[in-house]
Amino acid sequence: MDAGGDGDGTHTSIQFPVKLYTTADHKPPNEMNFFADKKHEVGGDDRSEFTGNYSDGNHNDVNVNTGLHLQSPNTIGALDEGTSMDCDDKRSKNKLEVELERMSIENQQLKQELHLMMVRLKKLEEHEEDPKPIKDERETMMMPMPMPFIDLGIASLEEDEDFRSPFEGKSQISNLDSEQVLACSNKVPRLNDSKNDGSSNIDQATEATIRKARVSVRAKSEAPMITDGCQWRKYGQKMAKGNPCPRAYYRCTMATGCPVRKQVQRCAEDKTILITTYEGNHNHPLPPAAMAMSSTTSSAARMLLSGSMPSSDGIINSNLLATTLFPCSSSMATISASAPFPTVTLDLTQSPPAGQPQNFSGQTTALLPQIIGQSLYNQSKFSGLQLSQDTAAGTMSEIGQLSRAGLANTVTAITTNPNFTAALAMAISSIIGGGGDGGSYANTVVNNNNNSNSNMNNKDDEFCFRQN
DNA sequence: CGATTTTGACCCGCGC
DNA sequence: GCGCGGGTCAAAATCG
Repeated sequence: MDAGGDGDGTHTSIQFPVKLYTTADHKPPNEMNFFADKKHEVGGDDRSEFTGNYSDGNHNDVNVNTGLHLQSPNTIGALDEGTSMDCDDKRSKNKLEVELERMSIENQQLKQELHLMMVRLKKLEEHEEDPKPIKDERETMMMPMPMPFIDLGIASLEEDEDFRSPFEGKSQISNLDSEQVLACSNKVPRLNDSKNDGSSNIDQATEATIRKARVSVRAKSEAPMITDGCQWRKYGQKMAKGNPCPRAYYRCTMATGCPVRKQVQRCAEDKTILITTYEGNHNHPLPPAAMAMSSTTSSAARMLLSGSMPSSDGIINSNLLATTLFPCSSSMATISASAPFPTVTLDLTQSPPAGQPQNFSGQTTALLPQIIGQSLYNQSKFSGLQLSQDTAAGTMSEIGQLSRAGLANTVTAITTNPNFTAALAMAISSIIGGGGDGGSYANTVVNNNNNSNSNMNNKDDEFCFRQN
């Protein structure tokens, strides 16, 4: 399993030699500042004639230092005229010209990239002018325990307006106002959003891919199927090539027409490892016990496609989940965009790193679905914030151009963002700590899990939630 | 008797 | 066009 994103030669991030922070900002360079005081007024809207020089009175903070001795074509010409035409130096002169031409092209590319970044900066500053959404986002981010099922339920209900869940009317959705629902919904902007008319095709494709994106969970278990809180009906079984163990196909039966499917198969190399692959979004509210796993699949898939677009080699960032979910581990999650559909693999079979408390690892194993679900939920909301800011002005093409760099930015932003760190810490402490509201949440999950899922009695299942 | 599982047949996409 | 493999369907069998 390849989880070493940086060491495998497939790292696709771009390091811009453009300095966006100066020492005058007094901010660490790795901290993404979404909410800075608005003190730098970006000039007119028309930046198409941007020349790369923002070092005027209004942009002292944007110290554009490419680290290169950039040469414009005019400069090249002046250099050319001032150069001696000595025939003995012709070869070296040609070499110099090629180098200058290369630097000139590089200069143009850097200008374009800088222009895009300035556009994004301007949008972020414009976003500050309407502080309410940001406030809501912050409040939502710090809500004790937002229920991640909202994404799954609402998203699918919007997609299928004819569907009326049997849970409707009793749903917890009704307890939230629409603003909270929108804030909690870690979705990419809707297709029919008037602000996104220019990017509907890309959005549509993304949505379709998200529906097809898969999350695979590897876990050691003697049980035939992991307990995830949903009700499943087996509809097929096939012998897969290269594996003596049959692959079983299940579909969700908690609501008629629920498109969620899962495949269960034992690993050919180690038959104690159970590989469960989830696909699709539920079109109905889920019991708390099922939310974690379902939000894991949905959020992971969404994050996979919103925060990190596939690279050309099919491997995106195998460390993204691992480093954000489990900073102490580097081999628990793999993201692959190889055909046919992008897949997030959560490997829960790894032993805890040396030095990690054993009791913590045991609890982590038992509570992983909750931790993963909550963490990915918060995380995807954060990356969703970035995405929504960009897509609000119909700049999906810009995202595409910046996707490679955006991946690195997203990773940095997620891992360094204090909100995410706090949310992750809160999610873990609320589940494991057992104190205060978080403890009651954990107990609720345990109780619901015990009461639901009558046909899955996997006592030795590692996914069974255990009371402390 | 309804719900669920089993299992062979069928469909479809993909590579050659 | 053909074969292969993955995924799904649906009738029969089984279960509670």
